Amino acid sequence: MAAKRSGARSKRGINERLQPVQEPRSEPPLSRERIVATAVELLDAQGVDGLTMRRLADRLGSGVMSLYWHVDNKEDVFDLALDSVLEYRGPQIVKSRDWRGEVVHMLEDWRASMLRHPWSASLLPRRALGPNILSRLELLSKTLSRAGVADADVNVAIWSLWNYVMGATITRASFDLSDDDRAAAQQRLTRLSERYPTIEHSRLLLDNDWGGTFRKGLGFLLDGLLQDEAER
Amino acid sequence: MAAKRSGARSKRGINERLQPVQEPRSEPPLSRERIVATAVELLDAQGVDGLTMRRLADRLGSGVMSLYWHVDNKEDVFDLALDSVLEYRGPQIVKSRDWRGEVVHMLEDWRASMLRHPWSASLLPRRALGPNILSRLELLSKTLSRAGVADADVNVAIWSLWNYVMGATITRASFDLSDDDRAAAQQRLTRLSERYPTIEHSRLLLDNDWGGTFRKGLGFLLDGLLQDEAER
DNA sequence: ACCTGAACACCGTTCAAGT
DNA sequence: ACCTGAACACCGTTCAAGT
Repeated sequence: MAAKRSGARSKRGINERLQPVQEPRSEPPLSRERIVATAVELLDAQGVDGLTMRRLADRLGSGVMSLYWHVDNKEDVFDLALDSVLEYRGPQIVKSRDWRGEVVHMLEDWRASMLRHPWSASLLPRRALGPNILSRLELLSKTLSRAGVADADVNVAIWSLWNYVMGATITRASFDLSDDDRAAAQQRLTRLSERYPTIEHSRLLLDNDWGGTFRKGLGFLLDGLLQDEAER
Repeated sequence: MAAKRSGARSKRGINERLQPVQEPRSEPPLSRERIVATAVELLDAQGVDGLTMRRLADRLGSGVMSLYWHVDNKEDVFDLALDSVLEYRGPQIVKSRDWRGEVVHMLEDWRASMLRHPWSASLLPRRALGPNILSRLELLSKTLSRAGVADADVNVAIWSLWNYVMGATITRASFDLSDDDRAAAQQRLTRLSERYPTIEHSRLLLDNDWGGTFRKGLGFLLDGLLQDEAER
């Protein structure tokens, strides 16, 4: 970790008049925050393969190697960008007793956060879990516990929900990136309709009510989790 | 696509005696099959980042650019390697009426196939769907249909199961790769136990009965799907 | 039909050096 | 404390050429 929050911005109001044309062009000093924010911009614009230390430095108006003062390496940039995008802004304490509604809300928010940055979903499973991710897990865990899910089952429930949300979001994000590919795939499928009659007929690959499918499937999963608890 | 199946191997028996020492050292000619098989070896050994056109050519004893005669580009190699690893060897026709058992078996086999090649799971969602993948989807779809799942619900069911299996397998594969990281993560978590008391207490990150967790979660999901069908 | 080496435009990161 | 350029050991792929 490096020092954060230089006080640079605080005197901006004073000398605004003295360097009116030049000042806005000169870059603020490098900082962890600026690097991470710019990395997110770059990832949003160009995808995972588009993030390059050189390009990142370019956008920041600095030399490449300057980044390494604030950041360990490229992996580190990924970890930081990912966690920064997963900050949870919802209520940190669950007051209502509608545990199911709370869980659905948390998971839909999670999915939405990741879809706002389509590179994030596929990155998440292989990166270290940052504080924002842990907070989400903590809140989910707490909600399930308070709802009366047995201690022995909480972990299974969390992992099941995690798996479902990750799978759904990763799938959604990657199918979304390539509309042409999807059309091409369905065409190929239609050409081979004798080999894959069922999925050709159900138009599996053309189904694009992603939100609805996500919600319904999550409903099934929660039905299963809830039913199990009710039975004992 | 390039030509396949050169007849090279058929005359091997005849001249085995004439070049006994040299022959086994000389490489067989390049072919799509050899390239794909070697790519899988390389991926198994070195992971996704370890697959390099140059390294692949090295292993094959050829020049780098020779690969490009048989294969479009690196993306193509990924697609082919992935699909080759997902061939389904189980029965192609479902005879038993235990649809739930069949579905569980197909999905556990799918998971096992991917875990045998840990790079495959994280690759699958963003790659084109090859014939072996489509076959698995077709069979799954057929089984759900025969089991009486309404046409309107089959796609939701398939995607839910797909999402769950992908999420579970990707998570498992990536957590497995970094045992040190997992220990470090739990340590960091313990240090921060006031901030994340619930997941620290449940030892979420240390739970490593992956198979059992997968099976239980899948059970919950199928409970949900089955219950819904029984109700209408 | 199949294979090749040179060359191009890139990468991430080390290192020794600047202020 | 913070930033830098040169250099190293890599990449994927184009191209013109060989057999």
